[in-house]
Amino acid sequence: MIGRVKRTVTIDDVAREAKVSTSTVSYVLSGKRPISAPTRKRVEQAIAELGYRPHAGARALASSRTNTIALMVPLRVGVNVHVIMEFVGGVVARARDFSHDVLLLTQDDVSGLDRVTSGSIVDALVMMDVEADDPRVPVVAAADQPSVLIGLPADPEGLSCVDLDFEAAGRLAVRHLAAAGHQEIGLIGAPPEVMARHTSYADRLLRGFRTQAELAGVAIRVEPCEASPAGGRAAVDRLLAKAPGTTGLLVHNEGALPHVLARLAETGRQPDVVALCPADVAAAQTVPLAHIELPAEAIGRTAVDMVMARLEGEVPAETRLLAPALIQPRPAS
Amino acid sequence: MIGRVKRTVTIDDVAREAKVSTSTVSYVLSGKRPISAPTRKRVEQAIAELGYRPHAGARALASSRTNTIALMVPLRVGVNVHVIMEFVGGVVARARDFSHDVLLLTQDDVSGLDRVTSGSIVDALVMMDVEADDPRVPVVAAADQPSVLIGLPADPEGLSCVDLDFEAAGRLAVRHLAAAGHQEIGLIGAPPEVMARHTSYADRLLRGFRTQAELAGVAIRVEPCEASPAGGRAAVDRLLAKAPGTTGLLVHNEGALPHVLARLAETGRQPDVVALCPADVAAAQTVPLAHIELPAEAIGRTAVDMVMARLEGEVPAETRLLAPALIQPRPAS
DNA sequence: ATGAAAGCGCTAACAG
DNA sequence: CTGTTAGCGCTTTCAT
Repeated sequence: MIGRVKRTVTIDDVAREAKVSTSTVSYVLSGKRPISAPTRKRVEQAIAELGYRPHAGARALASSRTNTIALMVPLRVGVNVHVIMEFVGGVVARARDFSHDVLLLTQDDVSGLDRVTSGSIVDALVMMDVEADDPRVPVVAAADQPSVLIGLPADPEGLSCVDLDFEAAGRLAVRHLAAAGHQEIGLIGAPPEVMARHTSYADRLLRGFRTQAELAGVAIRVEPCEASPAGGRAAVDRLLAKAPGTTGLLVHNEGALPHVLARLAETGRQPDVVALCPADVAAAQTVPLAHIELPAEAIGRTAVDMVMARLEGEVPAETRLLAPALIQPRPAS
Repeated sequence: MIGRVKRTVTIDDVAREAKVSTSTVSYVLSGKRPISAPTRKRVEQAIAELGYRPHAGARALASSRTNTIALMVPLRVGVNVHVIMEFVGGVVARARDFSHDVLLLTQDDVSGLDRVTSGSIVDALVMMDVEADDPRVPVVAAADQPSVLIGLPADPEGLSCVDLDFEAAGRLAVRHLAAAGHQEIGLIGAPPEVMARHTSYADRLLRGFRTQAELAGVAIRVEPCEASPAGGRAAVDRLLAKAPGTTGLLVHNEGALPHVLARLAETGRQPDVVALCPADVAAAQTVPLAHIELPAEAIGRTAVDMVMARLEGEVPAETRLLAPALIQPRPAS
């Protein structure tokens, strides 16, 4: 013990301590070949005793696997802060299940894509908030490692995609409201910029909403909405001014939702409201609220599952659209 | 061109193409020794032509630097979603300025700390939302790489810390309200769980608030507050029930803020309100609002600056508490 | 079931 | 100012 200098423990130290070869240690770690029980036991003991940790870089160099996936997140603060957090949580948790870490990239960091698609930095990539005609898509499609997109670009170019089926959600909302007898319904949706960017989900929701409204023969009115208290109130006022007969409403704007509800209450109108949001956001409102669930965490987990599947075997790219579900509020007690 | 197989281009390929040695290529990349202009030019051209990207793992192995920092984030959805996002944005942006990437760790992932403090995975660690008596602090303090904490543990154990000076913020709020003539003031603060955990910032804010109130001779009432619409309303009601004479209020709860304001308006009382929150959150409210700014992004950037400084030279650990500033709303036009 | 040894791609002495 | 070369710590053939 005297004079022992603290040095990083390597696989060779472990091998020496366990009186086996380095390759044996490597194999008990990876499980890639059978090891006799006693040998395994000795190795494991040595590892524990020495507190051995494989060196990530060395591993990456030798195996060309980094055990890291990149996650590109829209870090600009916007409508969906809450949704984004849930989503990220899902990704990180699931990645850990596959012994992978998560490297955080921001949406606007274009050079991040280059760095990451160069190969040596991560094994795979998950990209949030894809727009209909997203310039990042071709870049990612040309990369070596598997990627999955959250959202649905116009042309996925052979990439995997996951998302809530927003189009079906739009239809579902209209069906629900029409069935309740409403003849004029409204949509209070994403902020104008998001609409203008043709962010995939906003477009798809709108399409479903329109299609079904036509089918059901109900009149609709669509209002973009800033994700602020004032924005929510203003959107309500605009909507009611232009379409005073509105009696049913779909709200897809987490940030504005409480204020939309508050403003509606003030006006004395009590239209039938359906929100499109995570369950806990719906539950947090002051009034019981029908909502179509936005399963952000589940989408995150699924994204990782898909990307891992592609990493393992030669599964083809696929698009998964999760079916929306409308949840009625629990009857007031 | 015929039969050319796509292989990763290495530093040797670049060296060959530029007719120099590998070390020269390495040195033009790192700038760690002088290179003649023509040589540098040839190398840079070769790099561009071949689309060369250094292999991160190889680099890490040879240099024992990963160019990655870990960021431990409270991913549970809570009061501060907005604040967290800003903070993370600051960290990622500043890290890029130092050519570093960010590895995302979640607060509850204890094994993540082990993995990361083992050394080979990241160069440094930034940890958010530190509690007064945080079990992670000793672990991190014992690690090899530099770390900085957001928050202020009871015993920093030689670690660097950054945060808003919440204690000063508490005092500032009281001074401001007392100067405006209020004799009874209230604090609507963090959710009960956060208070109970003794999350560093909540404790410090409270301490400053109490101290200054005593000094100024004003009566105070403190209410924890759930970060939901209902929670905000309930907190207002509780506060006014117990201390009906309250005419000044400090609100430190981003999620509940709009609903606190709404409820106050409903009750017809118009107490003087100061919010503790990021500037844009204050600006997003329906009414002009005095606020003490929570410079989340700046704190994030500072954290990275500090950790990088420690990575470079042998600077000692330090604690930086950013002075709070109270911003008056712009007079209504 | 286990070992020996050849790299993986890069950095940083050491030598001019 | 530039080149040679010995590792960094691990995985993975190829032997046995």
